Amino acid sequence: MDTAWLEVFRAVARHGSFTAAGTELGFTQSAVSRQIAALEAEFGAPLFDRLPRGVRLTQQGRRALGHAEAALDRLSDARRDLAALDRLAAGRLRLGSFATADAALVPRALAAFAADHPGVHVTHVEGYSRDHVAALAAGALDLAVVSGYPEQVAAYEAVELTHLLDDPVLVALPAGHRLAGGIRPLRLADLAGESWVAGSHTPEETLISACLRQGFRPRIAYVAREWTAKFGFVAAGLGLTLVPALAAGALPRGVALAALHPDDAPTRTLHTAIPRTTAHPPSVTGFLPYLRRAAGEVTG
Amino acid sequence: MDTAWLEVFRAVARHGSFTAAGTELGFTQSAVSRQIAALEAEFGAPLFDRLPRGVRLTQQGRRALGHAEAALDRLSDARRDLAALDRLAAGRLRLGSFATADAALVPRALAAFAADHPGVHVTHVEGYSRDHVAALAAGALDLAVVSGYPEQVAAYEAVELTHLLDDPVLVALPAGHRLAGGIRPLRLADLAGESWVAGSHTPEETLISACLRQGFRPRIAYVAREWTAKFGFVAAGLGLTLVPALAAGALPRGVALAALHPDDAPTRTLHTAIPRTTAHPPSVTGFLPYLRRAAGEVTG
DNA sequence: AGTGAGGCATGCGGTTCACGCATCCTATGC
DNA sequence: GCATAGGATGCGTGAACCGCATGCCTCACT
Repeated sequence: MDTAWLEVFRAVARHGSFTAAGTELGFTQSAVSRQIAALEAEFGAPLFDRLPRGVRLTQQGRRALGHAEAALDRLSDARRDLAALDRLAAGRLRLGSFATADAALVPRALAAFAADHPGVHVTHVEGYSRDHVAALAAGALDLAVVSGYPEQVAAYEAVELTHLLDDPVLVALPAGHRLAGGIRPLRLADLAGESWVAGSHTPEETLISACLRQGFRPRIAYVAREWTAKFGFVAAGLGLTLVPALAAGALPRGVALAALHPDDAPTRTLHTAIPRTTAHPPSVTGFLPYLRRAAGEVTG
Repeated sequence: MDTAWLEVFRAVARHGSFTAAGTELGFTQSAVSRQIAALEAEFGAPLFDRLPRGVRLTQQGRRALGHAEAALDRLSDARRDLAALDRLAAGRLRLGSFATADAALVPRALAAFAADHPGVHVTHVEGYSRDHVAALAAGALDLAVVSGYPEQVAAYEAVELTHLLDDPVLVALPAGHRLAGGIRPLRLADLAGESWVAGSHTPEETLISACLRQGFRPRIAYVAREWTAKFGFVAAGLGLTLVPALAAGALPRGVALAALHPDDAPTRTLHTAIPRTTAHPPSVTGFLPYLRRAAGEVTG
């Protein structure tokens, strides 16, 4: 059964005439006659009484018409719903990102997106980039913001990556420190004698491992997990720490930042990641510009 | 858009595979692939992600599926509804008949029909046969029980008539009357000197006009409209009256009936009448046997 | 790492089907 | 009585759909 038949049915019922319905829909009277005949065969009942002038719904036709119109309405509802997805007036966005991206970048993008497209239902999961890549491949996420050093990023083959921004490593040091306020990037080697604040006593697991690559073992005087805590130690003049630029958004008084020479610490890169093979919902393509804009604001 | 596409859509969503859906519905995988592609073009959105093994609904596909299933449900509802009409589990019957038929024939048929088919909504209009014939032609009635003498019946060209029964005219006379209880049919001429009970003082308008055709002007002593009233006068021995057999169902004590010679009063015939050109709802064809059965009971 | 299998996409040929055109039939109304 | 309106239908054509065969990709197993 062709849905065009149902539209013809509706038009004939409205006009009470095959000819008029055909004119409205761009069919000949002949085509309308045959489509109605086909529909009557399909339903196994006459839908119209053929009168000398025009036609009139039979009892069966009146019953069938209600259902036919409801079915057509449902199909146009479907079209409207899909159009709403395209307009971002509805839909779903399952977003994943890692902790540092959630310091400013992702919330900022989400806030702007949600303000512009309140109909889209956004869910967000914070986690490790590697897990998110797997979730994308499994269809559990629509989009993720991932990060990594070049060799890690290269391993994310299951997803399609688009570069978002670079996230250089900065040195956080007490505002009164002798190296604070300098213009030239610092070399790690110049900081060999300093005390350090790190996330772990073993530098291998942290950003501070960059010091090892520069040939000295940093003296880790204080261990703290959260950035606010680390900044507290630094502000008190107790040590230095390394911090990704993205995490350095809300810097407390008493802490200064200094750039690091590019050779001393590899710059981590951020990317948007989407499943490689599957179609992307409109919410994904719609959200990407917001992410890019937020990236510009955060780095600018 | 073919509704078969929607069924394929539903089957694919259920199986997660074009091949499996095709097997279920008797299509090849190739046909399924193309039907889904056609549906995706129709909706302007991808409905399935193509995975290495099988397919999975996209966000748009999940939305569209609900509507597609609802539309299909509505169409099968239509089929079920029309089948219910055929089974007389639902529907409408607009019946017309004349007063004498409502004395026993029509109520009896209606009662039996309503008991067997409580789902059919029956409406009934009492009125003149000529008006009912017009109502049938105008589509305001589905079925009528009409009556008339041969020349009247011949004028009912707008409808299709089926003979139901004959309704001969009887003479109602007091139980103690000299002619009561006879075996041979009476001749009207034998009653020339009697007093009569009629519906009007002018015999031309009533059954009594048969007397005029037999060459005498009856003496109308009492006028009464209702049959019960007429029977009252007859039972009291005040006169005779002519009565159609159908109206003589509940005869009070004191009144006797006598057959009339066929030549003296033309026998009125009863017919079912349906519109000539239009299709008849199942309720009409379903009701006819009940009418015929009631006719057999009333006359037998 | 190679190979086989599962699964969707697609070119090709044949058949069906739905359309428009023209015509016929019926009933109406002047 | 004839013109008109409106639905039904035979005929020819073109589009669309189907099945078959094949191609391509991914995964699993050896």
